[in-house]
Amino acid sequence: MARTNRELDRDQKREEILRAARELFLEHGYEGTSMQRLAARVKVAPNTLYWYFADKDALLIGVMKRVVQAGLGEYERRRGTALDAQVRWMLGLFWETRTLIATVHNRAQVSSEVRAWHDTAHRMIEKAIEAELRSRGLANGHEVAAARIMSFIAEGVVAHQSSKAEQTRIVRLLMHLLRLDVDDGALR
Amino acid sequence: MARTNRELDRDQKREEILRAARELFLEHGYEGTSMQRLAARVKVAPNTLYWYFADKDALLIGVMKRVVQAGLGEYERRRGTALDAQVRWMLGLFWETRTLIATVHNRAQVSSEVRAWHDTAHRMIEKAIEAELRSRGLANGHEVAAARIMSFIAEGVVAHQSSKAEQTRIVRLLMHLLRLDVDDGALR
DNA sequence: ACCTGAACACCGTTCAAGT
DNA sequence: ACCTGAACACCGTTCAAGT
Repeated sequence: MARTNRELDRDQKREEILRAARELFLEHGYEGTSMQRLAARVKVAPNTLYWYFADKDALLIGVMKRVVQAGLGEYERRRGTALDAQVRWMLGLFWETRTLIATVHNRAQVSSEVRAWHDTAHRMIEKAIEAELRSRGLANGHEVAAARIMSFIAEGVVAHQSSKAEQTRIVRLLMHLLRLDVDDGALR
Repeated sequence: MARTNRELDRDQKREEILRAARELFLEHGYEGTSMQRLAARVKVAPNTLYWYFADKDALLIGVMKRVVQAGLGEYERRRGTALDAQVRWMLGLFWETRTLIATVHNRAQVSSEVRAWHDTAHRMIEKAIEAELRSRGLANGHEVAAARIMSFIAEGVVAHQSSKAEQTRIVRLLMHLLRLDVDDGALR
């Protein structure tokens, strides 16, 4: 549908704010980034941010949407890569945004908007994992639970700052359990 | 060693504060409990709390220490219970304190004291799971990774508010994977 | 050693006023 | 519709002063 210049301007400004928020959230954390500071970065008065976003949580959701979208896009482009590379890439992605993941879990306790977004995002990510498992020949009727388990493990691994070595051990055991036989060398 | 009355008094007061903090944290959350409010509950001035605890994070650690201690104590008393009952009990315990678990993960990003306590507690809990796995005949050399995986899944299950039905599905699949054969009825 | 009243330096958010 | 300066109602924490 046709959008007016007004709407385009507004979208551009929103994007500019989200870009700055993403940077600051990743560098100083959500709680370490005051609306004051964000406003200064975008060169507006603090209260102007509220013209574009309902509250700070809406800003968090906006940032996370972009992060997850970018991740799923990159995943599409990597279709068909070797399993071990794929797992390592996913863990790396979670790792980069681990502080934001912890923040989302924390805010989801308080904000129903954050919780709603979190649940939807989880569903999308798990669907992708399920499809991946099926295409790899693990269609044994447990894909849904398996995908959820894998997402929990991925979150656990990054939340607990497991070392590379430990990540390898955990992933290898999981692969073994899922009978996705992978040669030890590939994951080391 | 002998403790003076002074020290006993001090310990009692500390316990009283921790008891109140535990109640308030569980009811209104960590961020939803101001030092002001806690002080009012204990009937002291807000700044008095700082005579007993370095900061709010120290209060969180104090509360969590009691929670984990109580949990491990209860676990000792339940030694030898059926596996499915044990798993369900553990998930229930995590469930009751899920908001505090999310808070610890969030604060661990910022406070090195919280992070240090968190790591120690995880180690203790995982040691218990490892011992349990061994006593159940899963000493295949992967107990350490398996215990860590189980703790991640437990955290994931409660953090994501999985339904009872889903918990059952996940636990059953995990048990199956670990070849800890358990009859389907027991977990339903 | 223990406790307090008052203040400090923030915080997210709102409001009345401008264009 | 968009933006602002100023204020509001908090927050965790500190400080000087009391006993």
